Amino acid sequence: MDPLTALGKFRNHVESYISINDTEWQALAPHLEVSQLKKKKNFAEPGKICSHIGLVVKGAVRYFHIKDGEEITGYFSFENELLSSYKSFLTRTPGGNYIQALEDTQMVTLSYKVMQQLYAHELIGAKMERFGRLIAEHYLICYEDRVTAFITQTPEERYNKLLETGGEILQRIPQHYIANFLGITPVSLSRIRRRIMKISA
Amino acid sequence: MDPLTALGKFRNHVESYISINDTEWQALAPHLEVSQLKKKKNFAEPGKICSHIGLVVKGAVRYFHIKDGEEITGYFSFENELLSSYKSFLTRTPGGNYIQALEDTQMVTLSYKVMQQLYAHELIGAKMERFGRLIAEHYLICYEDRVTAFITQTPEERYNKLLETGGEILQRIPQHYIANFLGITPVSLSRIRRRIMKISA
DNA sequence: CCAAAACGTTAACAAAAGATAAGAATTTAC
DNA sequence: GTAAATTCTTATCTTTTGTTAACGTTTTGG
Repeated sequence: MDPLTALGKFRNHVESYISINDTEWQALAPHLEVSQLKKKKNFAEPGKICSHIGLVVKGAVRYFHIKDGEEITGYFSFENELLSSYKSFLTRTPGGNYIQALEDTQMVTLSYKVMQQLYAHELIGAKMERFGRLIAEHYLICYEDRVTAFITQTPEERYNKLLETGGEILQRIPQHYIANFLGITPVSLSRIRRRIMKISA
Repeated sequence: MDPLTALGKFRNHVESYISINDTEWQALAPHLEVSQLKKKKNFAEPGKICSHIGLVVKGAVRYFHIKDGEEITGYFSFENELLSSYKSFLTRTPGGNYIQALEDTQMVTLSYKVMQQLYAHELIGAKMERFGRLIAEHYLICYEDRVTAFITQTPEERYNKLLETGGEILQRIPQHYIANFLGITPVSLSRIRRRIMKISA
């Protein structure tokens, strides 16, 4: 995708939260970087500070931890979704997980430093603050829902819910990653699938 | 606690995120309400929109869902912590959980409407936006950590972690609520405790 | 002060999940 | 195009958790 189209996607994403005019966009756009991440390459790594936040404009990435030598996948970002090791990015502390491209991925990114400059920017600072707030609130709600699911639902119920609403995850993500995402092992998910098959058959 | 002291606690809380001067405080303070919530009374209920966000200045509250007639406790707020059914408050949609006072509780609260007015306020709007962003980011990180714990740790590991860092929860919360909070049943937590006792003994 | 409710532990059993390994099908990489 | 790696399923066995119920202790509420 050509960089201008990529930037256009970023603008669309911003405008899904706040309205900005062309003048404001002109103030913002020069601070954005369009970059590529080849499949299997890392956007973030444990022990390193995640210096950028970004929007996936093409491709997909996977978030995972390593525990006892095993990868445990916790999340994904697809087209038109944000990517960042949020805690590391916001607190300027080393992160605990990898973010890795599942496919060749194109992103529009912003460094922490630039983000702070934008917050302090005379023309668009206020709008950026609002955008930052709305983004954080959006992901806060996503996480709240996810914690609620862990507290109130069994793994089988979480999988059934994913079958209803999962969309892209079910289409594009290998099953053993989905298992981790649900908080169980791949073997366990395979058994859950068989149980469901038998019931609906 | 007298209302002025309660308001002072709110100001301190705001100032742990942003700095405000007396003029700005004068613009903010009149919009705040100080209120009481008797033990076992609800601050929020499922099916109702959570119209207020607040700071606990004294006491404690418990968040819980009801599933199959059983209460499942998901969270707590203590002194100097926010309380709100965040998703319901932010999206203006009916919530899914109760928020109930564990003890007689005093709060400083703000309605959604007032919150939006403050964001649009000429003098302090920008600071409130920033405050709102930082709050959301703070709780986003809390939830991110909690999801990570569900994905990467066993219930026993989560309990051991809580023993190290839990603080107030361990002192003030009945064990069967803690069990729900960890994502397990009270019976299971009791067994985990016995296992740990045997090892450390 | 007393009865009722709440709380934590334990036991017994059933259900589910984790660990490990094997095997088949598919995909990837050179 | 072929060997290697990945993916999913299945089986076996172990461990953990859920469920239900009982019991003693503590707390709560009139």
